[in-house]
Amino acid sequence: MARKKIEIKKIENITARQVTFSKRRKGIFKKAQELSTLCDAEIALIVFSATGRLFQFASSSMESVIERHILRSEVHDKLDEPSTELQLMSRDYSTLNKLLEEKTQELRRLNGEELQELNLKELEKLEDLLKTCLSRVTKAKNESLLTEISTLRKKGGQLREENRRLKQVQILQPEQGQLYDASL
Amino acid sequence: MARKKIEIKKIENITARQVTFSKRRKGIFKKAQELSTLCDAEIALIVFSATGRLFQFASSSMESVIERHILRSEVHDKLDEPSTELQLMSRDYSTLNKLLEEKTQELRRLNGEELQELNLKELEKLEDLLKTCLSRVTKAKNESLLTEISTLRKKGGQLREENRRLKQVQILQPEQGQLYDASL
DNA sequence: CATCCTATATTTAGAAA
DNA sequence: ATTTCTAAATATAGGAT
Repeated sequence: MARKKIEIKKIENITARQVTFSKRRKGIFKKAQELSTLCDAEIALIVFSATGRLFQFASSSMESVIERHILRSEVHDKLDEPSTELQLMSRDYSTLNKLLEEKTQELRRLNGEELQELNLKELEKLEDLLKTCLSRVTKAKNESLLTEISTLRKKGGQLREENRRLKQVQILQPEQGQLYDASL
Repeated sequence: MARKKIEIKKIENITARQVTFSKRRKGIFKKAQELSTLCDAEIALIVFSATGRLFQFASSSMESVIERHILRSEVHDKLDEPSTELQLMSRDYSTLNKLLEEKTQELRRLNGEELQELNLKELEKLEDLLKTCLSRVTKAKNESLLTEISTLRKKGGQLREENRRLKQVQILQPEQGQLYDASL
């Protein structure tokens, strides 16, 4: 859009592509910010560069916008089935998310209030919810622990093999090269 | 950006806001498309109008982009100092909301994944969090219980007074309207 | 990489359809 | 609710730092 009109296709020159990415990225994020402000819209913008760097913008919280997106998709999926609720409830762990989510929203509504101001019944409900969550998580943790142990035992054997050939012990290897290690 | 320069703040005139939303929405989606093509970037753009309408764009699949975003967030979490959790734990009740919210968002991020797929460390964190929350809630509940009992005792005295003048005994009053009686 | 410069290409505010 | 028209505001390509 400037000295010359360009065709909208992948820019082959790597340097030029990088420069254009910087400029246009800045531009689009500004546009996102403006649109959300001017029109009171909720916006999430996620951009990964070709090299894997992440840039993001969210008018409120990214999670909130993505959540609405996901919820909307789910609604689309389930065209008018009355049994939808029940189906959801029958899913084991996904139910945990929902419960905790609901409770979180309730807590949000209480924003600013102290826990002491909840009434007894509310506290009992919260307590029960937490107990249920806890028992599920504990169960999962214990299972994970067992798996971990058995995995470690296997790896331990392999490592002892390797160590004979290596001077430096590297039982704890660095995390494998991250897909996007830029701004971490 | 045209006949007149406008200030970037919420447009109060509803009609004008709607028109601007249409125009700028179109503009930003075009920019997103161009950026992804020109620079080979992965982009997800989600827009909810003030009236709740959803508009979205994703260079590849929306899910894929969101997934990458999610992965990145998790990596961020793991960079937290080990003491952060402990510090958080030492705060008072008002922190409970925040903690639960954060944890819920983590769970949300795991949307679709099974709890079993969390790694051991994550499960332990989650477990600890839940335990702390639970103990706080239980404590608050017990205190509330004691208060309730002592209140009932006082009221009981008054009621016995009243009952002499009333035919119907009303010691057990209906629960007061719950703050959140909905879906629990 | 990000930014500066600046001549053009694009976007868009306001009014109206 | 989106689109047209058009003047004016912005964004940005190419080149340089």
